Amino acid sequence: MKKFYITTPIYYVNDIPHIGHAYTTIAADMIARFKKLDGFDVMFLTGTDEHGQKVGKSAEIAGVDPQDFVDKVSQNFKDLMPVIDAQYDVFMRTTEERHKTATQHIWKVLEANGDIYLDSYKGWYSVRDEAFYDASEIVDGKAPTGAPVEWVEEESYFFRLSKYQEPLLDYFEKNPGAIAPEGRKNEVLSFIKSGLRDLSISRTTFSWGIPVPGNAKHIMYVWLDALTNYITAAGYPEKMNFWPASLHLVGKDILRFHCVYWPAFLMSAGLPLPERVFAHGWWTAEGEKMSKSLGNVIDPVKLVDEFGADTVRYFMMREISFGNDGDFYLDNLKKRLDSDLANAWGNLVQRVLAFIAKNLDGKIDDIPQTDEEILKLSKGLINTLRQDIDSQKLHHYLEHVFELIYAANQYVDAQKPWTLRREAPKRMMEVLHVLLTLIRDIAIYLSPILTRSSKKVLEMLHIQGTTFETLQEPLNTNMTITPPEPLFQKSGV
RNA sequence: GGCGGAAUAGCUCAGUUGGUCAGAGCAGCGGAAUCAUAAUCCGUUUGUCGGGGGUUCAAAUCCCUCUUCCGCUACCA
Repeated sequence: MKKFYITTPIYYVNDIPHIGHAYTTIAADMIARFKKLDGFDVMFLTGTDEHGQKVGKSAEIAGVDPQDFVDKVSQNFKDLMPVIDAQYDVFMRTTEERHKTATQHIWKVLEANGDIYLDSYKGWYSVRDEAFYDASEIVDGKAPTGAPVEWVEEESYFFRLSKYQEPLLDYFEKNPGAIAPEGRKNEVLSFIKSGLRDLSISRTTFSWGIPVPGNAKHIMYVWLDALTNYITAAGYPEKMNFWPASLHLVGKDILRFHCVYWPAFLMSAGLPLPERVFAHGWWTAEGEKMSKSLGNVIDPVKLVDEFGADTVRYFMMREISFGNDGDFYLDNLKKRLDSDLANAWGNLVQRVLAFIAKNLDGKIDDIPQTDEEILKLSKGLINTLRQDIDSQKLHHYLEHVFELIYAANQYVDAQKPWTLRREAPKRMMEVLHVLLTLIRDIAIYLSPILTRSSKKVLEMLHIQGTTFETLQEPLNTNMTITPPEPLFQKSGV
């Protein structure tokens, strides 16, 4: 069985779950569900990143033990998953013992390969900005932000990132699909070409992290720790079942860590590189940047409470080109709900099932279907959808499914089963048979994103345990359609 | 500053390698139908494809330039 390993980033627990986390997770979930339906052996990984100075400090401020602190905040992220109906296979936490083992192991491998050395990190540091500045950035003894800086020297382990500049460029040239979208790849390449410096990969100023093997005074750099989770979950350092990853889904802000540092670490460790890293964009809210101070941060839990997981999932995947930034307008979500979900799709199901339930006691005959054209359209759609998923054109995926929905509504209007009922009952049966088949197919196509309502539709047709293979099977007509309930409640905007 | 990207109908945006590419959805308007959550279907208006210049038989699509906006330009994650 072909394997497919997809990941979200592990979410930094110092944040509360917001719409951005939900977005990445929903996208990954949609792809993972599609691949499962398509017969792949899938592992969908998500989790939490729990080490680092900020987390340590937050625990201190809260006056609790760091481990107790992260247990609690990690749970916030885990709790989000069922809310947005994300069906992960593994929820990885970087404070798990197996992860410490894996991370310390990879450290030793990098060290054994001569890529780690002890030196000292020197630079101008601003406590206020929590950042180092290059000498060239210092103006009149101050940071570009105007903050005071001080000269700091700290003992640190370094990773020979500079050694991997050419190998990385080579690799990305030979694997043009390894970073997407194209624009993001260019950013990465220009970053690498501008020259890679060795990377400081340990800290001594705080202790909440994984100790460096053989020198417990040092804590590992959080990104080395965090990135390693992708192989921990796959079984590292034991034999790995799901490596390399098929797809790392990331936000555009953490591209460099995934496309420069991570591949370099893997090269050094002698491990294969992930097949593809895809960076998506960010949401703004009603035209403005989301921020705590503006108070316009969108809470996914509240959103789902009001509109349901299906609508939220659909909206986020449909509204913007995956990879671009997008604006979150609540009015647009309502329009999508009303015009796409309720009017086009929900009403298609409603008008057909209600007709059968009302006029035919819910029974249809198994009449051979001669309307090849529209059925072919439906069967052939799977190929288009595979391409959409593999290129992460998730918005196209939904557009393509809706084209079939529109075609099905056109078919209803053109065939007029309500007229056929009086004039050609046999033909009416055939048309209804075609329509139920189309509805089944569409529900299957939508099931990676409209997880709940698709299931409801399939239940109305008395179909269980579908995969994409079901599409090729004839519809079972030996059943009774009961009077349907509307699939979606309109917002009425 | 350097590198890169974007500017297309009222709104949100599609437009691979230059030749039905001037499009879709939503909104608007007109009509049909009445199975259905007044849900559907058909038809239809608006565009100097950011400005200017160039290459070409042919450019939204390539080149130059200008304007505006955005991203990246390493050690918080």
